[in-house]
Amino acid sequence: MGINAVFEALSHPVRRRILALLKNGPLSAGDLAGHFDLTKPTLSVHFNKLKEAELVAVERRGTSLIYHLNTSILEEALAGLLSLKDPET
Amino acid sequence: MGINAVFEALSHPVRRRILALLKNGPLSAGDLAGHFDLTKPTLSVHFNKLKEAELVAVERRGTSLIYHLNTSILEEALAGLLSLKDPET
DNA sequence: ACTCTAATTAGAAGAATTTCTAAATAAAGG
DNA sequence: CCTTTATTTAGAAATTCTTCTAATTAGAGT
Repeated sequence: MGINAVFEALSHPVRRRILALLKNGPLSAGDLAGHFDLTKPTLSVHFNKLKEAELVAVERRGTSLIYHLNTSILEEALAGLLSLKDPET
Repeated sequence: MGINAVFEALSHPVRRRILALLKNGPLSAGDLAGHFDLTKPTLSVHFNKLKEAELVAVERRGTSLIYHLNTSILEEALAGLLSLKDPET
């Protein structure tokens, strides 16, 4: 869905916090959920929005799902913000 | 309201387009509204969200309200995104 | 004061978001 | 194959968002 989905995904503090947690390395859905006072199904919905925006990628290891940060899409968002600032673009 | 309001404001394509229009210089509410297939009251709501996030500032000139881009808050959003990327922060 | 132009606020309808509980899926191990 | 662990999907309630039309406010000019 492109840049729209990216900014939409970035609009919720829980999702930004998930990305911040992932910047130090991949984490499982359960490990991520442990950082929030929210149920696992709720977190699952947030994971989905991040996945739709391709801000994260998932890999299954055994019964666990491991989430990875996709920095290239974060850079796309950065470029989008920069373009709002620079008169020359 | 801080960084939350900023990312929330950035989440809608119409509002990002408004910022893009303002990057070349201030524009009145009416001039901005002319770029969209939406009613003026609808645009007014979008202006308000941008104002709450302090992404824009308003100045009255006669009967017109002139909207200005506030680049320093855009830079705050940029810094917020960068911090999601860099493992050292 | 009246009128015109510019823009906002109020109120309401419809859609989307966020969150929960309960049920379902998927892989691993005995 | 049954159980356990990890996580998701389904369905529903509460809230927020987006948009409209109608009414209001604000300033300028006559």
